[in-house]
Amino acid sequence: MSGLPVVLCVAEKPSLAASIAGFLSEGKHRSRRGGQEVHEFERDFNGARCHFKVTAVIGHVLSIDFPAKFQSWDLDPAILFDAPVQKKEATPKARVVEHLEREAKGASHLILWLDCDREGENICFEVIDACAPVMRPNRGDTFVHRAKFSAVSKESIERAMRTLGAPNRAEALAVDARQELDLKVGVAFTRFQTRFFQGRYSHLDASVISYGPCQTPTLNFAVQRHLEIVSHTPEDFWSLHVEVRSTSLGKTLVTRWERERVFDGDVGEMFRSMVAGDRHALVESVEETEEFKRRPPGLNTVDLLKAASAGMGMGAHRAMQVAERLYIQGFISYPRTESTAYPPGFDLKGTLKAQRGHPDWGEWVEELLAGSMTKPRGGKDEGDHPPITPVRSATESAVGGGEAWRLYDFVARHFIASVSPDCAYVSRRATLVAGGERFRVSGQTVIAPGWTTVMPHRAVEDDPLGEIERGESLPIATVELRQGATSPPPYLSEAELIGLMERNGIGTDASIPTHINNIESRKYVTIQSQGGRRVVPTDLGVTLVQGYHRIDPELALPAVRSHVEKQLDMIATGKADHESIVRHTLAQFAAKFRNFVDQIERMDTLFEASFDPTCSSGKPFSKCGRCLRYMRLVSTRPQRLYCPTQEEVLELPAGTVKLYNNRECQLCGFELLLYQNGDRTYPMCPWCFNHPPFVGGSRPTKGLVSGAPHPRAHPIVDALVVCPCPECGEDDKLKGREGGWLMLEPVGGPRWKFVCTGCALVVKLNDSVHRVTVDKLDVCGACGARCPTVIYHKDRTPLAGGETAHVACLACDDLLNSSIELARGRGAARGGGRGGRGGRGRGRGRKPPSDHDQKMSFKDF
DNA sequence: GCAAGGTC
Repeated sequence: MSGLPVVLCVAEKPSLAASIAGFLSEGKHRSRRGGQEVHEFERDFNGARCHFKVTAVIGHVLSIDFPAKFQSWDLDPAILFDAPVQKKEATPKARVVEHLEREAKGASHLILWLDCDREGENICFEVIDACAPVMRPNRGDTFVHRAKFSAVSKESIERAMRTLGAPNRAEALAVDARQELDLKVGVAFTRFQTRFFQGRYSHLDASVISYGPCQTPTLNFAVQRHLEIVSHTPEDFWSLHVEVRSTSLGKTLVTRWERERVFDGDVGEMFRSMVAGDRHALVESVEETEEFKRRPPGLNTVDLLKAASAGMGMGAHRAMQVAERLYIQGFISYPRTESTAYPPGFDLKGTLKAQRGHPDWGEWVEELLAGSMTKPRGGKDEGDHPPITPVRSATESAVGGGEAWRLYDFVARHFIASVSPDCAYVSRRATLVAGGERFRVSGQTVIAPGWTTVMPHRAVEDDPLGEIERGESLPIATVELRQGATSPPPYLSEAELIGLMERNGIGTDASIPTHINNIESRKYVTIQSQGGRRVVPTDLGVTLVQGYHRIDPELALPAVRSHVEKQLDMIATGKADHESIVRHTLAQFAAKFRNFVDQIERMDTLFEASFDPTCSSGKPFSKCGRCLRYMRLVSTRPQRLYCPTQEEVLELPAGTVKLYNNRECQLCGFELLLYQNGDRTYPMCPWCFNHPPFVGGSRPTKGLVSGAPHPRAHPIVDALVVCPCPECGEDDKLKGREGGWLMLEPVGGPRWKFVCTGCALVVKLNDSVHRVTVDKLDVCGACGARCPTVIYHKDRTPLAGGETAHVACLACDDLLNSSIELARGRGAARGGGRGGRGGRGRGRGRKPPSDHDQKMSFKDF
């Protein structure tokens, strides 16, 4: 090390760190990788020579969540509003905190180069929290500095260095507040809705029925359009179609009726006969004006996404992925920006020069460079990133063709268009009179196509009206009264939806695609790839939104977001303190939540109208312990039992569930089932599985249950248990948990086996065994385990004298051990399991049984 | 299994 004081600079993303280092060092930095890339150089700071290190985080360092004890879906979601929240590393894999600590160690100064928006301000404090404790600033020094930059340019970065300030705590706190509100509101409503509706309706195949302050209003837009469409009643209308002949032009002109249309057929007919009574139309006036079609301003994210969706058939989410890749590969500039105005000092000419010689638009670029290049028009500079531009010239094959090319092609053409002259044309319009009615004809002549040269799909059509004089009389060729009917608007296009979200402040440029993707993947809408990506809500989507409108419309309206934003603005501007705003707003949402829970039936009745209640589907299966009637097995996932009389839904673990010979649970009287997991079968009580009678008992879990559905304490398990599992029994006991037990598999022969309640261990008995039973009273004198009674086949018995009955300990008896094989069963250690007990056989210094069946005895353990 | 916001 140089021994100079160290100045650590931290940017929001690696690419920005590289740019900043380049500007501050005039390109003379060295780069090394250590977690994230670090760029180093020497430079004066505060009047002293310093060693600069410039590195980056990857967006937020931390994210917010509930502590572990609030993660259970069995809790009443209402308590979440008062629950504590904690910050933890957002992407633990990236080890950003560790990286920051290492680079900050001993540093004298920290300069924060996070993006200059609220989120960036919040990340500042995340970075400070990681760095400050390990830094070694000079006594009395202000050592944390905030760099404020409005563009990634040398000027702006140098200016930021000269005007360093302090990070804005108020803005950061506003973000903390948003995070807490979004988390609590979103998770509380989502858990409640999901638990309430899940299992109630058979064709409702949704694993999660989510609510969110952005996703739900997004869905609302799509549903409102749907309602407009379905409530539309067509109305008949009539319109006059008149064509006149222009002798001077030698062609027929199609006119437009000034009234456009009337909604009464008799009136339409009256107009028709009036016009038809005239043989000529008189040219009342002719107007000619020069018009301009303005060049587009710079391209921001939202406009790029709209164009991709509407013009390229590429979804917003997909477009963002493709743009991201083009950016990483250096073809286009940073694709996440709100700005449509180029910042002062932006190198427009250099950017344009890079496109010189391009086979598709190089010629036009030359023309611009030769003098016709025009200053970009208007737009807004949000101070985040410049508009999206091409960075270097590339051909279709260079960017990899397909979607990447279509996007690059658009970005390049859009940029070139933004510095091209406007398109100029002459518009000529004439008004004709016939039968007292006015009709119009128009045409236009392009003078200079300007920017539309590179964006031909937006060109003005060259369609001259030709010579037509005021006072001229044109013969009428045809007069027709056409009948039509009003039609509903089409479904919302994704591009329109993006526009609505932007205008209503739902999401950000970076998150809008995620929200749209969200409502699609949750099956609230489908997006039709044919016909311009129309967003069509599903029954589920419509039902949810209608439900919110019945109970509390605000839940689905964009106002939810803007109300919260207003509260946050108060924090950000220091007009109110974080604490009280959060408390106040949470109280409002908690009240909304209680009201929602109270009135959920109003949404439920809507669900009933669209979905089959579970009670009307499924086949009669096993007996309910309370009404003694048959419950129905609903096999659409998630698999469950439904008792029509008790209106109770009992969840079942994923896997095969069978009947267990009419046996009943001693605890609750429900008919017992067999639960098959891979090649192991366990007894199961559907009631006890959902309402565990013991502390630490099983809970319904999604997916596979990795061991037995019940602990040993349940009588149906206890009756079959013989000894602790040699694989997981003892170990877990040492950890203070109930270990696994070997139990006789309840399905019987001819392939008798013992299975572990906790892991995948299977103890198979060979084919000399005819029958096995377990009796609580037969206890091994040596180890205290229960001794199963094994009955051998007469002709295959290993017992002396042809004896067939053998009561012996599975753990201690050598003879019995000669008739077994240990194996690890299939289908274990998947799906999370319960308490992490399943299939933990590895890495403990003993040789575990292999996946293949293998002769091995208990002595091997 | 849950939100929304950064960014890869």
